[in-house]
Amino acid sequence: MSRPTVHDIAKEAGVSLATVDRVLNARPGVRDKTIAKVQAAVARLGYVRDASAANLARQRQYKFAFVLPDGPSQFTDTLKVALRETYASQIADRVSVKVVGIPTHDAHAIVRALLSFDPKRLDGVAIMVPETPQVRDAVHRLKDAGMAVVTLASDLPNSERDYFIGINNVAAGKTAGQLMGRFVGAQGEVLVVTNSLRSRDSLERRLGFDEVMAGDFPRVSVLPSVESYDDSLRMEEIVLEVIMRRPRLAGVYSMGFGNRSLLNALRRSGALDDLIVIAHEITPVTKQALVQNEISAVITQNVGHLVRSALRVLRSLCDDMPIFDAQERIRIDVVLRENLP
Amino acid sequence: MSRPTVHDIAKEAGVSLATVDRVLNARPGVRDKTIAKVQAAVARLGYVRDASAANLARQRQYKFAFVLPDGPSQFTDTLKVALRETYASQIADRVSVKVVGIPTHDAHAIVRALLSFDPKRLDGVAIMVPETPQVRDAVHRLKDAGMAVVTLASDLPNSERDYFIGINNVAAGKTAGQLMGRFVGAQGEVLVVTNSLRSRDSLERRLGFDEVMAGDFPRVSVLPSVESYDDSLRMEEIVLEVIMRRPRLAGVYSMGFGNRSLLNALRRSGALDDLIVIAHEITPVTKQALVQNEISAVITQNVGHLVRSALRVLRSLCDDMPIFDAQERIRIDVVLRENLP
DNA sequence: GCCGATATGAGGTACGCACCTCAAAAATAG
DNA sequence: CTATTTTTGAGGTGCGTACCTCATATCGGC
Repeated sequence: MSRPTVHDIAKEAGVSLATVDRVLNARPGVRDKTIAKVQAAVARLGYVRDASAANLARQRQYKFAFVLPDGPSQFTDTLKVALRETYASQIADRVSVKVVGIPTHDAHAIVRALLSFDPKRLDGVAIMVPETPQVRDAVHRLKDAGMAVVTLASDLPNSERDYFIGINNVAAGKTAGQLMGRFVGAQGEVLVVTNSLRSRDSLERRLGFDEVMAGDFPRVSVLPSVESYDDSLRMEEIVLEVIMRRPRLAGVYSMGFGNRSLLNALRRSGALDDLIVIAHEITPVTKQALVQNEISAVITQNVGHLVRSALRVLRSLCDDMPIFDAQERIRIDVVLRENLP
Repeated sequence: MSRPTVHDIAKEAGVSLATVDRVLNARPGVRDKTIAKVQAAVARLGYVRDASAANLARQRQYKFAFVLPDGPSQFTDTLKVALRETYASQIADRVSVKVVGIPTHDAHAIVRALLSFDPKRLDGVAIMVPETPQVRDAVHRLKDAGMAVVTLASDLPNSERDYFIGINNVAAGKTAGQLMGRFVGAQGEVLVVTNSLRSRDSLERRLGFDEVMAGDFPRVSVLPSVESYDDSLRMEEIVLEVIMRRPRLAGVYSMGFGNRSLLNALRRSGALDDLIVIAHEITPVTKQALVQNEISAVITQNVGHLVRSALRVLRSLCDDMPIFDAQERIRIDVVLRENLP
């Protein structure tokens, strides 16, 4: 016996096709009693809407945009690659995706980009942008215009975004802390570097990291964060200085971007062999450093999942369908040299 | 501009719809020159077949079976749960899945189950079975009957299976080794337990584990494997005995099933607090043990991915479509208390 | 039991593609 | 050149659903 169709439901429920259609698509003008009859028939026959036929008939074209930082970031590069790859398989699924690059540091440009979206020509956006009042306001306006908005990798709490796709950065920091504590061993000092603590991700990671270090490894002391502000020269200088001044330095935790310059500095310092380095995000740079035993562990998130999850959620939002949080929870991956993807 | 359809291709190529159809579906009776014309038009317009419409018209129904061990295994339980969850979304996608339980230790029963499949009523199978000559032979016959066959979690090399869905167990063992070595610290002894070294997974994991331990942590010595043969009493006895006799014991690596009885034994021994325990597969038991700090790390694979990947591959095999290996590569997940999913 | 309002039925078209038939055109062989 | 084979065109039908129109049936209030 093959799958039941709407016709079977109509027959089973003793109503017409039109009524079944009204019930299934939640159109008005059906008595509660009739709705119940149809739903009972659906349950009895185990009817499941044929997604292929529905999509075909519906002629739905989901139009989404991804707003990503423009700069030379390895992470966003891999994200864009994942996006392109996913797109190739999604094109058969009636979704079209546009990627919009934005200059991270120019809040006005970001807002301009967001507000340039025509709600008529776009169903939803996934954005990865720094948290500023202006951006929150722009999100508000997008929502008002009826667009679905999800934040990607970096959240905008207190904004009206519909959903956040990304890892729990506190937990990621804790994971890094646990590994750092165990890898460093008895005692020592740990340096924490990041682009900027003004970014929410870094702040949360630092929070988690500190909590675990203080709780589980009290004999390892964590130095104040060093911020590079995307300035690789500045980063190298500071790192070299710290290494010179801190003979007990046993580990370095890199919470954000700029792993390339960090590694350059460490290599030049000659102290790399004795340091436990833990970084975030698998990129060509961190991958190579893992292989060469320069980095001990990388905490990362699967950008493919990130992209697919964002697309799924955007679609659900457009269709007013429920979102299965469990499926959209992005996992915190721990990558050692041995389990490199 | 929306997506081009077959009509657009026909117009662009200057041929009829029927000819486009013949080319797209590789039907005979078209001159090479005409085929080239159509393909050029496809390339020019960027035509992509609408999978929804195609499946609808084709009236395709994929029928697959999953052959899984019957016994009370936490891992296969989670696998079955994942399968059920995925099933709900797949039924809308014209695939139906049947789960067949088999007694792991009865090779004949396994073969009987495999050979009972009617090639007319089944398009493909995903199997998770121990490696025996009889099973390999059964796979051979299934392939002869035209079925797609993929191995799940546990591979059958040298058989004619089309594809293996699972992790690289040597790499998984290496990952466990790296963590064990670093967590144990300076020196000590490590116990390795498993159900049976006759299972390929365990053998491969042990191989990887030993390689890393010998290479990177020569001062930690790894004891010979203890096999429980699914006998929890036996397992508990042996483990207790080893703990008594080996005061330098610093870690336990559990390569397979039976984590529940292992943990029971360790708890009873009172030595759990001083031991680094690393196990495989996230299950309710290992999860709880992680939370309670009894296990330090779990090496696992995402069963949801396993199932979805198997279904994707089976479909691709049935449709003679290419398989994107990168997408099907199951990652080796490292789970600490801090990054529990 | 009549009214207006609401609910339901009957039937149609369209979506993009697969697959079919039959006739006509073109290429090839003799 | 004709006879034969091969290639192409024209057109149709159906897959399961969405969405539309318009006529008819049923309901609730009086």
